[in-house]
Amino acid sequence: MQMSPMVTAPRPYVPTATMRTPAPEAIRLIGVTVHLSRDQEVFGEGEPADQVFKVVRGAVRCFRVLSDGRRQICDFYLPGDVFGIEPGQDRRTTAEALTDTVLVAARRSTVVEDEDSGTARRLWALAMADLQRSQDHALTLGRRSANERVASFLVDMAARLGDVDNLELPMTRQDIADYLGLTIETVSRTLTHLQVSGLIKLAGCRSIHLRKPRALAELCA
Amino acid sequence: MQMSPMVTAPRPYVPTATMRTPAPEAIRLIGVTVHLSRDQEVFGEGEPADQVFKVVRGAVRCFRVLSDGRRQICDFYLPGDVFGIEPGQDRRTTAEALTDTVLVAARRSTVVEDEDSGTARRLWALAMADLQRSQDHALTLGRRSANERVASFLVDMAARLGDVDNLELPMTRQDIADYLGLTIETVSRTLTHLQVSGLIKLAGCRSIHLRKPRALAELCA
DNA sequence: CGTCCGTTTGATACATTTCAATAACGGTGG
DNA sequence: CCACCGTTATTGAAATGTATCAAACGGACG
Repeated sequence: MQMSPMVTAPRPYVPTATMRTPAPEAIRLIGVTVHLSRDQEVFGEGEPADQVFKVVRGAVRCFRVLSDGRRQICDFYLPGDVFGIEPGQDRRTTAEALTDTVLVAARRSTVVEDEDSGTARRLWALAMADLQRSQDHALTLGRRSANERVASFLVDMAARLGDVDNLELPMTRQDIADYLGLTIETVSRTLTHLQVSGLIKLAGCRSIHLRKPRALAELCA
Repeated sequence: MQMSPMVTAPRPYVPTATMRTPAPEAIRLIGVTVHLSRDQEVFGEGEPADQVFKVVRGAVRCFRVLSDGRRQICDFYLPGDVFGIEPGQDRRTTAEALTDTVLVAARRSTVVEDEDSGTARRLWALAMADLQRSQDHALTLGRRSANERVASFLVDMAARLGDVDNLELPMTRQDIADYLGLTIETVSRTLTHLQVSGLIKLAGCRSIHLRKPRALAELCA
């Protein structure tokens, strides 16, 4: 549960165009470019949700914490992903940079009210993608074993990072644990177990090679 | 994991107006009224998602299942709730009636494309409510103990059923277990434990009286 | 070269599951 | 109305997976 330093204040709406096009779903965001270093907060729970963000480089975690500090990471956001769309007026999660990260920040209203351009429709798609991922996540947290959780995490990350077999994870073991509802020790043990089984190869703790992606996917049940 | 019988086929778009107004968020749905009996399927995973539903009476569970039959209930829907809004074209969950249930079924397009009436905005609100609940659910599944899960379930249900202290649950212990990521035995044990602690009073397994709602809420952490 | 932070590994504790048996409930038919 | 049956819920004892506590390891960096 790391506490978050200050943000490199994203002043709203200095028109600095930026765009990326990794997927057909890709959304073009017009806004300020923001640079964050490791563990810096993008926004905090309870703050007004007036902006949405797109990851250009690096990665972000969104999470909630219980009163006693237990943390649940809702999702990670990788380059190309848009995050920060909220159900209501206020932030329900805290967002922090996993590593040195570059974002584009756009006014929420800019995106939402622009109905004719089809941006609102894309925003809907993005929000629905969050919902879909959250429901998948609930299935994992509620019904999968530690082995299955770690395996599905690896498979999911591989797909999101561009269907590669060589993962360069932007997050620590603690982040993975807090995403999967496990402890750091269990994550570590499970990874070494997967390595011993020949399914993966660990090369430095941020770098994981998927030897048998097929078998790994089957492990997810 | 009960298998689902046939639906009382909801023929689309026989204009039978129905409405209820439990919350300010309430949405008016124009469509057919559908009657379902216990365990009947409303829709199944993989089917095209061309309708949305509103619960008039009874209750509904939406769930996903792993290949080996493990089931995770994503959410319960109670009178006044709208469900069946999907991220994509197809159903990602299966929906079944918990008890004898009455629904209103409306064409999805009816609701989505009616932009000017503000219905699209309400649909957004509903979808976002699902997202919010799903994220809360993930926090519960990932980071709360069995005690905390059951307590928060009771508190949540009390709030949704109209902030009452006397719950008439429409679901079985198995449903609760599959919602909370526990076994039926653990749910049962936890409830009797809560009863022994004086926090609740069980009166027939569907009926639960909350003796100390405050203490119960604090138990959720 | 030593320190620091994150990770791995080990031994033990514990919460929850699993397996098994009993009890309570709800519906049905006599 | 009561007895019976199948289903659902409760309770118990043992097994197990994951957490907890504790120590050693490793790489990054000054």
